[in-house]
Amino acid sequence: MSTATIEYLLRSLQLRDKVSDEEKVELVRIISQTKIFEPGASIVQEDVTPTHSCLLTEGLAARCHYVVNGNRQISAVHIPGDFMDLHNFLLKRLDHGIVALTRCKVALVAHENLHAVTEKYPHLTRLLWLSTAIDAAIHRAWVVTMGRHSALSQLSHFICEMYARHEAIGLATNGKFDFAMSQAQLSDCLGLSLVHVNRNLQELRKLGLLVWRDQTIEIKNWEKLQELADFDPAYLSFMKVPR
Amino acid sequence: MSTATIEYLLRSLQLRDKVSDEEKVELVRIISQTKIFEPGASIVQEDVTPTHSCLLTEGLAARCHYVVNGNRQISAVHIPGDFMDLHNFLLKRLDHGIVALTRCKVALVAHENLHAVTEKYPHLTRLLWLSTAIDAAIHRAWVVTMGRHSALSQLSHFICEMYARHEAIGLATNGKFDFAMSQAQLSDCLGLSLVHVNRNLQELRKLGLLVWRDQTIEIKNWEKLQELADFDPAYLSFMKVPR
DNA sequence: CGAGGTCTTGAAGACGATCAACAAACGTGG
DNA sequence: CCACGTTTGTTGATCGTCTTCAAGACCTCG
Repeated sequence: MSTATIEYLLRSLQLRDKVSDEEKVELVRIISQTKIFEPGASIVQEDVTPTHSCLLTEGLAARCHYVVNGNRQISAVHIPGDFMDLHNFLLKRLDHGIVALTRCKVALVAHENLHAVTEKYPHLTRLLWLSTAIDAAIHRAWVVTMGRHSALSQLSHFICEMYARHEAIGLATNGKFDFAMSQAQLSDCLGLSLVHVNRNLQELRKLGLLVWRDQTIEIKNWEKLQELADFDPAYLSFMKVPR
Repeated sequence: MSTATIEYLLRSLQLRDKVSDEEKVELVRIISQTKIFEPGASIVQEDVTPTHSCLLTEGLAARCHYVVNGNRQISAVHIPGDFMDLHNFLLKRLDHGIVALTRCKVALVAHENLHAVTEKYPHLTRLLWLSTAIDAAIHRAWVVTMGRHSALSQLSHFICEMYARHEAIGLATNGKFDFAMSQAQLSDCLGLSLVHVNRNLQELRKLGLLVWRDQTIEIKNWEKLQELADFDPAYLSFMKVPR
């Protein structure tokens, strides 16, 4: 496996702490294979006991939960560099599936290799643990916006989060980034109806805060969007500190 | 520090994996002191860089997020045995505060001690990592109920979760457990208005599913409550597996 | 060209929020 | 011991946000 596979993961980790050469080698070494998934394909199935965890290297993926009435709720969106189901290494059983929202390239890491990392590389272990802790912080931010923000504010917060995360790993600059998510998928992230999401998006456009077309988002007024969203990127832990 | 301090933590960990005697000794050893907090007191302040993490040994606590309009959202509820802000050992900076909902007894663990654990005890490290992964799974369950469940179903799910977690550590039996949370605090957990929570609680009572008075919940019809909530305890990882 | 996905718009209705008031329980201090 | 303020639980009425249902426009792709 080449170092290109872990490029975005490295960027993500190096935002938060130093990664030694030895650790980089180890990260490459533990990858057993890479796979491509077409849009809509299931990357990780629900209710199975997985033997591998998945690192997303290209594309957009989501954690999907299906509820009784046929609706679904997305609990997390993953972008390149995200170790999407690292937590399954510990949980052993999945409470949700992971679905490719766009064409995805995924690197597989066997749980036995992760086990070996935790035995031999304490610092690297803490970095991986950190990445699951950041996932949890993102979950909490979603709970807060779902519980106490208006639909417009929640939508704005989601877009701010997506921009901040893309920018952090170099996939967004000058307020602009590729984001190939449909409004239906977006409504499943927000827990809102498709119609309501559509109208709130129009509201954001009417306010002149952003342009979203051709699967590209261009934020026109970051300050106002951030204010509307009550967005503070602190929870994403973008600071280089020994961990 | 005595072993009684980590009694509930041990029960919680031992539900999921074996804990060796050496690990038990280490868990006791890393506690530097215990503290009492009165109801409403701030156990961990927002926006500070903490040097310790907190293990809850008695009482009920919550992670609180305050939003612009003065409302607050609770993103997690902690019961005895929960290592409440273990994630702060890695995140270094807090995106939320922890508040005592009732009188709480808390054990403090210095981050340097946690660091030492990760250097010397890989298996214990995985167990601690697991407990933060379960926290994240609970967050996801909240996102799902907030997004795609009715208020009645969401409320039912919350009660199911609280019962399951209390029962797991021996603080609930026969459908009955102490739960000293006010309806106002409950509404902050669910992201609903106090009035609406009150009416949905009455609905649950009218359906004969539970009795909640004198800070005690007695579930009268677990099957129906669970069905109404679409509750599946799998996400709480109650299974003893080597991790 | 037709099929299917995506985005958009309109209208109706439901669910939950807000405002307001009151009752009950509790602890405190006079 | 009662008076008092405070917290908690309850009820009614009104309002607004968001959902649902339905239909049409636009696009891409076979």
